[in-house]
Amino acid sequence: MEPIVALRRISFLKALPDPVLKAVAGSGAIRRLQKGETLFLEHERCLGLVVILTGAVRVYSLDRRGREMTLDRQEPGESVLDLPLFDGGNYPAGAEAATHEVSVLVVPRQAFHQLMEDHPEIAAQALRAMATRMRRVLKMLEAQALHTVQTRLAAYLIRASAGRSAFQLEETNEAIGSRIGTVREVVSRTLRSLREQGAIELKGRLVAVRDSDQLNRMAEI
Amino acid sequence: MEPIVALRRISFLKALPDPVLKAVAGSGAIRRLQKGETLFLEHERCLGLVVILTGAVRVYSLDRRGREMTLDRQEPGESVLDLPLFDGGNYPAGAEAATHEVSVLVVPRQAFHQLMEDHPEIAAQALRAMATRMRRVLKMLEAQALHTVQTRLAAYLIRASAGRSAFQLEETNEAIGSRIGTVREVVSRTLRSLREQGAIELKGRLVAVRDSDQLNRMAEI
DNA sequence: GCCTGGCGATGACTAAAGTCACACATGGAG
DNA sequence: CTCCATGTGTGACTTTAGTCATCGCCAGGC
Repeated sequence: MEPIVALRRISFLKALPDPVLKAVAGSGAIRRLQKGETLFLEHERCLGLVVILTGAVRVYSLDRRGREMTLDRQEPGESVLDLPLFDGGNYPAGAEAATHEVSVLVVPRQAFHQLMEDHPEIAAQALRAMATRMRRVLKMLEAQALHTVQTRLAAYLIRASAGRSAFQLEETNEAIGSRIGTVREVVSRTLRSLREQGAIELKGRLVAVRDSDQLNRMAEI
Repeated sequence: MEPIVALRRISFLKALPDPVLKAVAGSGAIRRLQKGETLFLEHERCLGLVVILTGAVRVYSLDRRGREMTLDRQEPGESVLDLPLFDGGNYPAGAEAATHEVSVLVVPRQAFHQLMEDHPEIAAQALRAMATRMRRVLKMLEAQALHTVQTRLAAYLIRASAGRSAFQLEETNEAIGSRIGTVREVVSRTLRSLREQGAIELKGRLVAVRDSDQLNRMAEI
């Protein structure tokens, strides 16, 4: 994706006129990463505005003992963990390339802050985006604190299905576990249990929703 | 606390001139609640800007089976779950009076949005506040997903101690459990276990930090 | 064609947390 | 003073989740 196209998809920048976006793109540098390569670590100083051009980036929280949880995943046209841009702190989590051939546009902090000063309407848009993201994180917290693995996995499957009645699991069990706060073995077992209860059918990585009411009930939606 | 004083303590309003704040206070209504009374429920339409004048309010997430988790607690001079003001959605969680004699100032949505239009600098300040709150919620999520009850309780005690070497537990075990995502029995047992491991001393509700290094290590800070 | 590494499945076991039941303390309200 | 509501402590047990160890499959690289 071209830098200018990516910038036009950022919710809090899309309203800006093209020449301005062009200037922003020009003030940024492009960085390429291989799969698994670190974009930044927790506690590091904010790089600036990071926008995905190609590939995907995974934001994760790392535990002392090595377990980790995936907090978010960004695709082309999305910005990566931009919260430190707005409160001046360091990164609250790490990020790494989730696919091969990741490229990101990095607009330095200075340039971004200048942009915000010149265009105060950015703040209102960014606020809206941040509020929406906060809703997602609150839901994750609620699920983690109050729901079982089965419930969280059912909710994951519903999201992954995107309304289709059958679909491929795009992530490995390891990755799914990291998203819903458990480990690969438990994902494997819980998928089987969902099948045994008649909520889904499984053929390798292909999931067919057999009883979507039941799945919804399990997900506590 | 007087409405005007409370408003002056809201991070994204404090920069506004006094006459403006006075007008805002005038456009709001005061609502009083008894302990346990509901201020609003999840999914309800946003009341407007809610600012605590006296007492405290607890924001909580409720599970189908009745278990709940405390997400946040606001004291006088703080606003309550103001995120729907910024993205136009409904409440993502409920809130209730956490003490006797709670009074809040409710500034209608309309009036608040007018205020934001008239004073665009509010958005940037609110954005900063929201980013900071997001950090807290991310930490809670990380703790819930990756840390044990012992670790979360140790972290709770460190926060509650506020640097003092001995302090009273202000909340019941039930309330502590709700904050760290567990139940009262487990809080009770885990407190005992912390004592047995020599990290703290316990005399009723009085906690003395005996080995703060150990407590810090337990809290994974 | 055959290694090899990554991934999935699964049994066996352990650990952590939640539930249930009940006893005990304490501090108002009447 | 007594009663009752509220809160704490704890044993016994169940459930849920995590860990460890294997095994088998399959696709890509040599």
